[in-house]
Amino acid sequence: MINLDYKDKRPIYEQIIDKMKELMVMGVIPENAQLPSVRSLAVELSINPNTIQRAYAELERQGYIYSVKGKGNFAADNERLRDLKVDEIKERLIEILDSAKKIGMSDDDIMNVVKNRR
Amino acid sequence: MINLDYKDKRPIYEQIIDKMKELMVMGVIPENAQLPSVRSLAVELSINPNTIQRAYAELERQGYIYSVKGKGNFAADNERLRDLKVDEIKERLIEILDSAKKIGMSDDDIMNVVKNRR
DNA sequence: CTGCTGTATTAGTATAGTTAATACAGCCGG
DNA sequence: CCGGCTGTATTAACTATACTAATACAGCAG
Repeated sequence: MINLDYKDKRPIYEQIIDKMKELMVMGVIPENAQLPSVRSLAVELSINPNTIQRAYAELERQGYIYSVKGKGNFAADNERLRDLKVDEIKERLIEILDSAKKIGMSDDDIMNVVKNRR
Repeated sequence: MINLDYKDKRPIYEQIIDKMKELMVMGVIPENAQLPSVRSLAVELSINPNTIQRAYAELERQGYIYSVKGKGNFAADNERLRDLKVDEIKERLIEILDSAKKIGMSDDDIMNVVKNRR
């Protein structure tokens, strides 16, 4: 379900966070479905349970999942998931637009990248 | 010339790299002008000269500056600087467009963010 | 020659990521 | 009710990276 990339310099827990977000937003993990337990995922990935817990705690903080003690961690509603992810992307996009504006890249320059890519 | 942000979790040398790029691309440091020396900038920022050197080494590796032993570090040509920076921004932009595509954000969604922001 | 420049090396410190071990509490099926 | 699953918390230790520190060497210019 998840593949870690040890060449990546980003922390493992961040990789897990991003991958889980993707799996949920893509619908691979349906809304309100149970995520792998902290311990089982730790075994599967051959890493420490604490690292998984850290990732899950952050996912809950951001609203992507909800935790029920004694039962497990569950994906939020579809609508919620999508809204959160769209907002994230918009934020990143705006950051870049600011950088572009700063060095005087024209709207056309930006639009062309968008159009040619899609 | 440069302000460090110790609240920022990014390494100091990265902040210096970005700030220097900006100063050069914006023309605050004109093409072929000499950058502050490793030692003087270290004193000015109250950090270790090694950290400056690391930033400068990376800037040279990326083509933003060129170093002359015994003389100093100098900004690359304007055209070069701009091309490098534009490529950087395009790359980041493409990454985001991929993320957006992955979750099925429409072209219009993207375009609207671009238009409303500028 | 003196004083600036860049460059390199080696060692030490501090912090963040990660592991490890353990404990406690809630849910559920037999 | 009990055993085994779940999440959550705590404390200690290890490791890698960022950063500091001290020092040395080499080139350029007045």
